[in-house]
This record gives sequence, structure tokens and C-alpha cells, in this order.
Amino acid sequence: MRDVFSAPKGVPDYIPPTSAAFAHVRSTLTRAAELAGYGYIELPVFEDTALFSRGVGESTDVVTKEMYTFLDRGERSITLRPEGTAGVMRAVIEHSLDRGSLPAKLYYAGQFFRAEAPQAGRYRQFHQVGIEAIGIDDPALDAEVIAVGDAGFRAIGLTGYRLELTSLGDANCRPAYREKLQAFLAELPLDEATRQRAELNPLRVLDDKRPEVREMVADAPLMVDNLCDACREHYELVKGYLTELGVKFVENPRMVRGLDYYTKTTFEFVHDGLGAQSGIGGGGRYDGLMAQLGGQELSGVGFGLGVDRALLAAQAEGVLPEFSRVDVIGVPLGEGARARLVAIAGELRAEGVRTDLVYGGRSMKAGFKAADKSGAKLALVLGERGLEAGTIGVKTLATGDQVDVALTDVVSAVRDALAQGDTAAEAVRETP
RNA sequence: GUGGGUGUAGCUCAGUCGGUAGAGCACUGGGUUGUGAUCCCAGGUGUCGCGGGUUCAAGUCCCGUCACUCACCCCA
Repeated sequence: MRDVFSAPKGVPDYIPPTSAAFAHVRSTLTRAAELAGYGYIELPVFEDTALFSRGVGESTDVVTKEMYTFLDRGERSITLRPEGTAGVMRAVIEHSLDRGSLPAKLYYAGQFFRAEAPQAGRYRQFHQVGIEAIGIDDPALDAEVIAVGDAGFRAIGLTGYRLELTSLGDANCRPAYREKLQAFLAELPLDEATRQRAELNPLRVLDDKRPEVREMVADAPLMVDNLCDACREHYELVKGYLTELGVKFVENPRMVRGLDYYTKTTFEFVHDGLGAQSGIGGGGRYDGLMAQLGGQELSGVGFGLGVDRALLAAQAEGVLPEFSRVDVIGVPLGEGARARLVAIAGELRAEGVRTDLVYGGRSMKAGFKAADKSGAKLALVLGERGLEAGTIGVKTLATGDQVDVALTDVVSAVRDALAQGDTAAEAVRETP
């Protein structure tokens, strides 16, 4: 094998036809956000390093060992964004969106970067669609955010996932619980690494996957049993609204998120068809984040959904439609016909019909083979005879049926033929 | 960072007891000059991941190394 370049470690390429499925998944998720009134925000993929270390949390794995950080030419420390919320908060504060009508509802889509060891469903560059609702502390908004994520996954066709829900408390009740949990963990014969984690973030020990650790913490105090009255009421209301919305959930009081800013409502969408990396999306409320980044004391709630993993889940469930890249392909038989078909292709494209041609001086057989493989629904067949008679063959490739129409009527004939039958063409047309 | 697995054609892989490589798919052309999917014929491609060792001889055995992959940790 020759010495060729390959993509950086852990970075996926999406090429046809998978790329069409990827784009479909992404646009389906953003569509769910738009349906709930979220406005698009386009943000840089790199930011001041301090934005993430302060926003995401110094104690998180993301900040301590997974960030792509470098000095730019002005010796400024820059980091490729490892998540989306901190950047949205920065933009909201910078552009004073928090001074406008609230809640500010925003969605984003794009790539994120974490320098982890790659494995199934875990990439160093991955894609998320996220939404944030900022400025109003209303449990109905928590429920809305969760419902938007759920609706997005449903719209893709996914059914094999579950929504896990819990509350992490807030500045009133979490510190006391944290001490209680730390006291409990201090009594256990934990290994050194786990002991350090208990110091830094004791909650994280609760969802350790190792059986011996699970057993040790089976009787550990849980946050949900130690919520203050306000948090408890908030949590109960969120659950009530979710039921109103018809969104099914299971409570998982041991769930922990990898980012430090979460408070109160916290949730995760978990899919079983993916291997070890089973989270296809997650989020929650983050009431202290804005102030921590220098803004007002405003609350927020949001999620990040994994586009790559949602795609894997959709493939695992077999719910993706077939994507074709063209509707019509011209098959020229001879040079004069080629010139005419080039012109017709231009007309069809101008009418919004996806059109390709068979290029190169290929044999007729090769031409039809290429037409077949293009995925087009119709082939336009033109040769010397047609040019003389003023007609062109419109062939339905799936059946082999072919009719001659006047060259002057070809555009409307193609439209009529495409309009007949399948709705799959509609789904295909929405992809970028 | 820590473990396991795998590296042979574009892809999926076979390759016995060491004797300088094969199949299927895919691709291209043809099967009487105007019709594709089946069928038939023909065609091309390999630093056998890389480096070293043993041997008359290494894809095959030994050592090292790199890459990919799965899992732990963590997370989308």
C-alpha cells in the first residue's frame, strides 16, 4: 500500500451515501428545535481557553485531559470547543441577549472536539445539535427542552432508547448532600484513583461501572432524597409536565453528568444498540453558569444531542430511508444528442429537478449501467433519431417503461413523471 | 493513560506442514453498431502494515514497532 494521508485519529469522514443519512439526522434534530421556537446561533469552533475551564469546570475530565488547547500567534490560549453551552452563554452575554425578551431560546449544530481514546461511537471530532433556553426558571421549560430532544429522536424514527431523569439539587441543598456523601465514601475501602475522585466530585463515584464499587455504594445517600423543598417541588413539576407532554422517562438517581455546571433537572437519552457509548444525548439545568461567566444571575436549561451516535442508532434500528442523489439522468447516444441533453439538464436544474448526465464517450450499455447506478428515477434517452423526430425518451428506470415525448415538452413531462407515486423523493430533497 | 483483538487487491476475506499469493464483490470492456439490473467472456491491481531475526527459502515462525479496532476510565 502506498503511503497516503489518512484522517487524524478518531475523526470520522462521512461519504456518500452515509453522508446523506448523516445530514438527514442532523436536519431532523434541528427541525425539532425550530418547531419549538428556537432560533439558530452560529458560533466559533474555538474560544478562549478560560471560557471552558471556568464554564465546564476545572475538576472535569473534559477540562483536565481532553481539550485541544494551543497558543495562537498572539500567544493567546485557544481551545477547540469541547461542548456547546459555554460558547452560547458567552455569546448571549456579549450580545446582551439576556437583556431582551426571555427566555432566550437558541439552537446550534456543529462539531466539537475532545482528545479521548476513540472507540465505537466515540470520536475526537463529533457533532452535536443543542438547544438552550436562558433566563426563565420555569419547570415547564425543562420539560419543553426534554420533549424537543425526544421529538427529534422520534422524528428520525428511533424507538429503542430511554430517557433517564434525575435532579442534582442546587446551591442550597447540594453542598450539604455532598458532605454527607463524602463522609459515607470516606468509610469505604476505595482504591486511590477512586478516592481522589470522591474528593473532587463524589457524585461521580455513584455511577462507577465496576461491580465491586457498585456494591459498596449501593446504600449511599442519594441526591433525590436530600433535595431542598424548592428543588423537590421543581423536580415534581418537571415530571408532571413531561407526563402532560406524553414523554416517557425513567428515574435514575445515580446519573452523573460530565460537566460541572448542571443543577436541578438532569437527563440523558440512552440507546442500547450502540455498544459501550450508549448516550445519544443529554442535558439539564445550569442555574449558576451565566453568573460564573460574568453575566447576570440568570438560569438556563438545555441539551446536546449526538448526531454521530443518533446516526449509529438509526442504522442499528434500520429506520433510515434510502437516499438518492439525483432524480433524472440523461443518457446521450451520440454527440448531437449530448449537446441537447446538456441544455436540457440546465433547464431541469433551474426548475429544481436534481439532474445528472452520463459523461464520457461510453458505450450505450455502459451509459445505461451508469444511469441505473445513479439512483435516478428517470432516464432521458436521446439519440440521432430523436433529434430528427423532435422527441426524447423518458424512461422509468425501476420498471423499464419508456415513452417518447416532444423535446419541447420535456420539462413538464419530467415533472409529471416525478410527481407520480413515491413520497421518498420529498424526504430526499430536504437534504443539503 | 490501561487491557484484549485485528493488520493480505478498492471492499469482505481465504491462504494447509515455511516453498516468492487467491476467491467473491466492486470496477472497465465485450457478447452483430438504439436500451440497464440476470447470465457468459475478457481485463487490471498487491512494499502480504513497517523494521529486524531464524532459515537454502517467511504472508506463514520469533522479537520489536506502528496503525486500526473493541473495552475500561469518561462521555455525545
